[in-house]
Order: sequence, then C-alpha cells, then structure tokens
Amino acid sequence: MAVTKRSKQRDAIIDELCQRHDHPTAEELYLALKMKMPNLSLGTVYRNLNMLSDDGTIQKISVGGADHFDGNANNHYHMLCAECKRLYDVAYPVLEDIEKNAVNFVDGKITSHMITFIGVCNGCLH
Amino acid sequence: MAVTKRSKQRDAIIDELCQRHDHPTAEELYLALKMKMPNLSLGTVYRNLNMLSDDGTIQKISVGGADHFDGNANNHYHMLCAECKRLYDVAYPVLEDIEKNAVNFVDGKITSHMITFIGVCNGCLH
DNA sequence: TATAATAATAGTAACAATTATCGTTATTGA
DNA sequence: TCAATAACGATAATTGTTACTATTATTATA
Repeated sequence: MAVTKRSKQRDAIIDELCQRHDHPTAEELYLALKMKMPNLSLGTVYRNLNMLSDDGTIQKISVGGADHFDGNANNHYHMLCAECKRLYDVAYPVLEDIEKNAVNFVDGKITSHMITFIGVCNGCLH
Repeated sequence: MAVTKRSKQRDAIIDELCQRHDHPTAEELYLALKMKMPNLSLGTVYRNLNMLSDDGTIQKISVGGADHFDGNANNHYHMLCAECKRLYDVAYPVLEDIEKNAVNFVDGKITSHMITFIGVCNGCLH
C-alpha cells in the first residue's frame, strides 16, 4: 500500500536516513532509532523502508547480505568494501548516455541503471 | 575452504551453469541437476557455487531476492527485468577506464565494478 | 471539537534464502 | 591398497524479511 497518513515513526526513519551518509541496513537503522523510540518495531522499519523505496523517496541497494538503504534518491554510484561490506557513495559523474546506448544490447526497455565499484576502503587497508 | 579435490557434483554444476545462458539461482540449478543426480543436495549446490565464485571461476550476482550465478567469469554487464526478475546479459562494451577514473572519487582501492540496467524485458512488455 | 474510517503500529509468527553441522562416502597422494 | 581428508547428503540452525492481528494514531468531515 502507498503512503497516505503520516506517522512519527516514518518521519523519524526518513530523518535518520537522510542525516547519516553511510548506507544502513534496516536493522542498523532500527537499532539507532530504538534509542529515541524504545518501542519501535523492526517490522515497522522494514515496512516503511519498502514503501519509501517503492515511491522513489529513498533507494534500496542489494549487494549480497542485508539490503542497504540510501536517503539520497538521485541516481549516483556506490562502492562496496569487500572487507567490511560497508557501502560508500561515489561522486563519479552520472553516465548520462549509458541507458540510451545500452538499448542496442537489450531486448526490452531500460528504465535505470546502477554502478557499483568493489574494492577495499581506506579503513580496511590500514 | 578452497577447491582441492574434484567431485562429480561440482563438475556437473559447472557444466550446467556454463551451458545455460540464463542466470539461475542456486535452487534453479539444483532442480535442473536433481533430474540427472537424484540424490544431489541443495547444500552441495550452495557450497560449490560459493567456492567457485570465491575462486573467480563463476560470478555471483545480488539484485534482491535469491542470488543469481553466471558461468561467464569475464566482466560484463546485466539487465534485471523489474517484472519477472530475470537477469539478462548485456553485451555493452566494458568501460575500460571507469575504475581508474573512479579512484578520484573513492577513499580506498578499486578492484572491479559492475553495471546493472533495470528495465522490462520483451517477454514482459507484450 | 468530536467522531468515524482506516492507515499505521507493536509484537510475534511465518517464511525464504543461506549456512553450519555431522556422520558417511569419494578422491587422491603416498 | 590404504590413510588422510575433501566433499557429500541430510537436516538443523541462522539470517533477513514479510505477513498477521489486535491495538493505536491520524485525518477528513460533521
């Protein structure tokens, strides 16, 4: 179902997600919010994250293991650290033509694209 | 643990995966192989797929839901059909410089990259 | 402002995907 | 041929996520 009524919980989830620039999993978000809202339910976090990513208000990112969420809905790229499994933003300029060009190699239509770099973050290199 | 001894099961998994050009999940692979090897175990399929993707013999692809596997270990791109959730190969020429260029936007080192197009395949458009 | 309709919640059970365990079997090097 | 052990099948356990249900909160309207 789509979002119609507001709730304190959803507002808090969006707030928290937009304030942080890591890309937390549902559980990480839940644990952070649980301190301020002690009877928040993990199911509520999942339900809202799904509604919001369905709307396009936030992004869901699957890279193996638990899904990550990103409060920045504008297309941009990510790097996954193979060691710590953290996801980072990569401010690489968006490849504006890639979807148009890719049509020639695809049987169907393209609506978006995602690029994920895999590597090792500085924290894990030292 | 790394691959040391051979097994009929692993050979069959590699064979099947390289013969097909869809990108089956562990369970799809298991069901296909179960016909030829009736006492194959799903755990064996998972264990081997993980060992082989750790080696770089095959690729594991996470796009939400069950992981997909690809017998082609050379870097290439994919499209996910948002309707049927099938994964397709996209023969878009590999962007040779993208990792080198992305280093400027990353705190760490980059070892690989993946590009996934999201769209709707022809089967689902009609 | 009170009320009625119902979206959203908390808590929990169920489910799906994957990994771990463990006793047995198969592979391989000596 | 045999001993060491990787790999197996069967199944239990774990993890991540979704579904269910009774209760609470939000919101449009009277």
